[in-house]
Amino acid sequence: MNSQPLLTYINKIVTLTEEEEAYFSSILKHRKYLKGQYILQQGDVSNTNCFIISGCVKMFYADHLGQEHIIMFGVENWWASDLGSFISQTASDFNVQCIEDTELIQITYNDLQTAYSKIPKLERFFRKIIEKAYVASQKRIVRNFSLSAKERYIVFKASYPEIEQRIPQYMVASYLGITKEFLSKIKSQIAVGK
Amino acid sequence: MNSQPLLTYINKIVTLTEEEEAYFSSILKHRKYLKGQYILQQGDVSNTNCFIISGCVKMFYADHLGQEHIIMFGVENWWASDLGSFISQTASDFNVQCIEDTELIQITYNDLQTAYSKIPKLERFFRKIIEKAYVASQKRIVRNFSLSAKERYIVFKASYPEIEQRIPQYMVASYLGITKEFLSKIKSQIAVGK
DNA sequence: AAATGATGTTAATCTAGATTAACATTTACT
DNA sequence: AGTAAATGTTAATCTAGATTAACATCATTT
Repeated sequence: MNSQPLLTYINKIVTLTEEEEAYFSSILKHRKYLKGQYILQQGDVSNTNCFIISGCVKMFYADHLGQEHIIMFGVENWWASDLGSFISQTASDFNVQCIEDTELIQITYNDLQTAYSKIPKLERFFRKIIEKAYVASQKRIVRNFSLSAKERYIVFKASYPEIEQRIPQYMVASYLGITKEFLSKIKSQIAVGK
Repeated sequence: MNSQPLLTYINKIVTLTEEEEAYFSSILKHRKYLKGQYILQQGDVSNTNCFIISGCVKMFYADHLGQEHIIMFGVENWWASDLGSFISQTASDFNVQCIEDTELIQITYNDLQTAYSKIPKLERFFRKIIEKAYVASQKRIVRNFSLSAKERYIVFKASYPEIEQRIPQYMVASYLGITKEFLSKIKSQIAVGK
């Protein structure tokens, strides 16, 4: 039961005592999923907040035409939950599915609420995590507004070079909000000479 | 110095004691702006978190072509800050400008950090505020992905009927990410019979 | 009341990206 | 190794929404 990656991550932001670490570790659950398995399905309430130890997941939703839209990817040291559903304990609009075999640490909603009260530093930690997620989300809106598909692809490549290697191209297209055919066109344009 | 609207708002989420309210009130600053004035400008660090008592503001940015893109509107009982800049104390990508004469309550970054430590309930309050903002931001991304301009306009009208009355149509278009000409076309299509 | 600026409309033309469809390549399974 | 499934490419055609431009309406100031 290795919780170290998460504790290391937390201790970059707040400093937990040994007892606090021990208590917090005691409420964590470890879980392995195989490639293709769902961690969360559209319509379910997300009752655990998941931290990825290894592997890769995609968060996506299916629109009214059945089209998949990828909202985000998650790899090592990222969160793989629909925070919206987890926070408000309401049905999720999203699916979270493993793209690779994935190992993660889960914290249930109730355990986290208790932990907030026992360790106010955790409340600070999660406030900061959500602040960051919010800022990233705002930036994504801005990019989608003012950049062309080609520009968004270039930004994606620069921001997540490792992720692009690990996932099929049609998923990158979905994340960028374009078709796989058009991404293919963009790539060949870039390959020639912009 | 009327801080009641903000205190009422806070007490819907956490319960402050009288002393806590008194302390918190003591760090609030009131400020009035005239229509057209800027509360924040692109490139500045947002050093206050602003709660709107009355009036209306827009948050927007100018892209590399000088085009304005409106990210959000704020009215009574909303926040009117670039949370991203405020949180990370880095240069803002956005402007916040008054569309009407606006009265607001400001909390400085330093005062808020001190208040977090004195009153952990405030940390919880702001965690919940940001959680909500994050969820709204995610929903916005989803809508921009999967809805047509007409559908987004209909959702906007349904979600913020009061706001549409108070602002010029070209700002609605900017918020929706379309041109004013196209919004005009959409409205006449709807007026005829969809 | 005229004049100026801000806001809104209509129509013609243009373009980024979607759709369709046929084919190519890579990967995984027996 | 051989086949099926998954992934990627290319090209032709189509469309939502942008751009341009000319005009209409409304509000504010003198």
